[in-house]
Amino acid sequence: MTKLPIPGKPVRGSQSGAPIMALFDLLGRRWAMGILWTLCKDGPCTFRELQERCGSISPTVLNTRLKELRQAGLVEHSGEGYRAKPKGIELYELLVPLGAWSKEWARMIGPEPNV
Amino acid sequence: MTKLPIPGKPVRGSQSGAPIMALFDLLGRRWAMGILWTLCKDGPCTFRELQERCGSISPTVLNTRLKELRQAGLVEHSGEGYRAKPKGIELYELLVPLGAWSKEWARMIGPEPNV
DNA sequence: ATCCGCTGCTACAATAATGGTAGCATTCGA
DNA sequence: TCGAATGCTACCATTATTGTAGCAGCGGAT
Repeated sequence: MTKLPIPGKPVRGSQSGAPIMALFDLLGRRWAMGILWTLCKDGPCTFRELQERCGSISPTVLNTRLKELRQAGLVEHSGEGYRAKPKGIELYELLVPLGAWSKEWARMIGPEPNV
Repeated sequence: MTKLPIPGKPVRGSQSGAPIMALFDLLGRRWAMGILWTLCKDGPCTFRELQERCGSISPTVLNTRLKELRQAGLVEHSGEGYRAKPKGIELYELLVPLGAWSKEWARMIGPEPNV
C-alpha cells in the first residue's frame, strides 16, 4: 500500500539482537543476496538493467530491496546507476565461496533422490 | 491450506538455473539461515526447542523450512530431534565469517546515520 | 519548444508467504 | 491411565511479493 516502511529497522524478525541475525534478516529476503551478487559480479548498472539481470523481479520489490541495501550501507546510487559500496563488496567476497559450494550441492541434490 | 508445496523445487524464483541462485532462493527465506545457524552452533535439538531458539518463529513456518532444509540435504531428523548433516555443516562453516563481519557492520550502521 | 526515450520509482490489485493460536495423534514414563 | 513431551497440522489474520500500468524528471535530437 505504498507504505514501504523501512523506518530505520526491518519490520521482520532479527529481534534477538545478535548482529548475525540482523544480517540474516536483511539477506533473508527475496532477491536481496541475488541483487548484491549481480551488482558485484557484473558491475554497476541501472535500475532497469538490474531488473533484467535478476529476471522476474518486480520494480516494487527491487526498489524496496535497494532501499534496504542502501540503508545497510552496502549499495549506493550514484548518477550512473547503482553500485556496491566497499562494505557491500566485502560481504560479496564472503559470499563468493558459496558459489563454488553451491555447484557441488546442486549436483548432490540434482541427480540424487535427495534423501 | 495445508498445502506445503515443496513438490521438488521451490515455488519462488531461482529460475536462472545458476546453482548460486538456487541456493539464494533456499536461504533467502525467513528463518532459513537462522535455523541452520543455531542448529550447527548450538547443536541438535527438538522441534520445539528450535522454536525457542529462533524466537518468534511459528510452527507452520518452522516445519516448512525444516522440510526444505531436509530436502536440500542440509538437515536430518533422527530420533533425538533435528541435526545438521555434513553438507549443512559445510555450509555453516562458509557462513561463519559472516558472523564476524556482521559485528563490524552492526557498529557501522548502528551509531552512524547510515548515509 | 517539442517530442522521444530513458531514468528511477509509485499505484493498484491479486497472489503467495508468514505469523499466531489452538489443537491433534503419537510416544514414553510414572 | 494419566500427564508430559514429541512433531506437526488447521485455521485465519497479517505481511510480503508479484504483475501491470503509468508518472515525473532529464537529456538529446528535431
